[in-house]
Amino acid sequence: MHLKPKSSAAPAPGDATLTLAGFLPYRLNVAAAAVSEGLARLYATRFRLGIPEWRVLATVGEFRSMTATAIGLHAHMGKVKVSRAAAALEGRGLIRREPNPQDLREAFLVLTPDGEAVYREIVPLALAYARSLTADFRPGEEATLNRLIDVLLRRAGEMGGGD
Amino acid sequence: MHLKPKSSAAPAPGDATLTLAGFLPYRLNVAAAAVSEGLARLYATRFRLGIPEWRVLATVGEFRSMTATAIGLHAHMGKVKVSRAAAALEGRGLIRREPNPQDLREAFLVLTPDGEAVYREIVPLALAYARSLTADFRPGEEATLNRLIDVLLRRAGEMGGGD
DNA sequence: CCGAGATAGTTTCACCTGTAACCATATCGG
DNA sequence: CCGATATGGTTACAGGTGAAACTATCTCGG
Repeated sequence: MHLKPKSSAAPAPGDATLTLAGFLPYRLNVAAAAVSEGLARLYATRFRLGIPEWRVLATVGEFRSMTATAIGLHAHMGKVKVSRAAAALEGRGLIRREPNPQDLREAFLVLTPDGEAVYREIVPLALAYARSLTADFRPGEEATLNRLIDVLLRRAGEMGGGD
Repeated sequence: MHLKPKSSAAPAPGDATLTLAGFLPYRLNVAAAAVSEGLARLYATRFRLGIPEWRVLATVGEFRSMTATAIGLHAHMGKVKVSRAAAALEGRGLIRREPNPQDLREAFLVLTPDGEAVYREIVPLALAYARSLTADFRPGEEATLNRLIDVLLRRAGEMGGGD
């Protein structure tokens, strides 16, 4: 790479420069982390739940009954994480396993009455949190954000697929 | 919690329901993870760099010379992570420490010639990746996304501050 | 000049996570 | 019916991570 040595401090006139603070992947991560952290505080302090447990609880609550693999697929978690989160929730009596007689390898996870109570208590908090996040948005902006996130997801997925 | 037992399957007519797939914090995390993963593949395979190393490299490359604490502040990393990433980069000869004679506790990190070479090679790849992520955006949408991310960051920060 | 904090950075420890190995059951071809 | 292969789920292991403890230096009040 035979470049004439730049004597001054100007940041590479020929090359494009990268400012981390304006770099989309970085910005996305920071925003997601900040939002997650705030949400996690909600159920961590009040319900002693971690993020994986919350995701499993939310998914089971949403679908009433689901196998671990399906939960992982839906909630973007590896089966190991689902397994551990489910074990923790079962240990605390929040979910129950219903073995599938048609296929003894799998079991459907369902909320226990205790689990349902916790679920009904958390959901409004979570929804309120999400609403307050976008409280300063103007009409239509939340829909726009969701659309753009979908575009990003699709693009990122396509690029990853070329493995 | 004296609720009349719901006999049917309809998902709680009184309560608001939560669909994970439409829940903003979840969606943000999934998108950020997908984008990060794609980007990480770039420098992981080609340069054997992890995300923390990349962030430190990018920050030092951008500011020419910076202390570990300042890097952590700028790149949203704890000082532990910065310390380890810097040690790794130093071990591979990509950065160098210049102790500050005015304050022997700190040292400025700067790129070595090798580090600069890697930096100049990565930056265009990273920029191309970011550009291709938003390739399907329509004019103005990227600016909108950035603005909305800033709003989310501010809101999440404010809510966290009430500790 | 000295001792009580504050600050930069590293190390320790306990925990979380993913990959890979593993066990049980199911399926499918012969 | 049986062995090979696939699939659901758990366990073992190795690496990354943050909170807290620690070291070294600096600053400030007396």
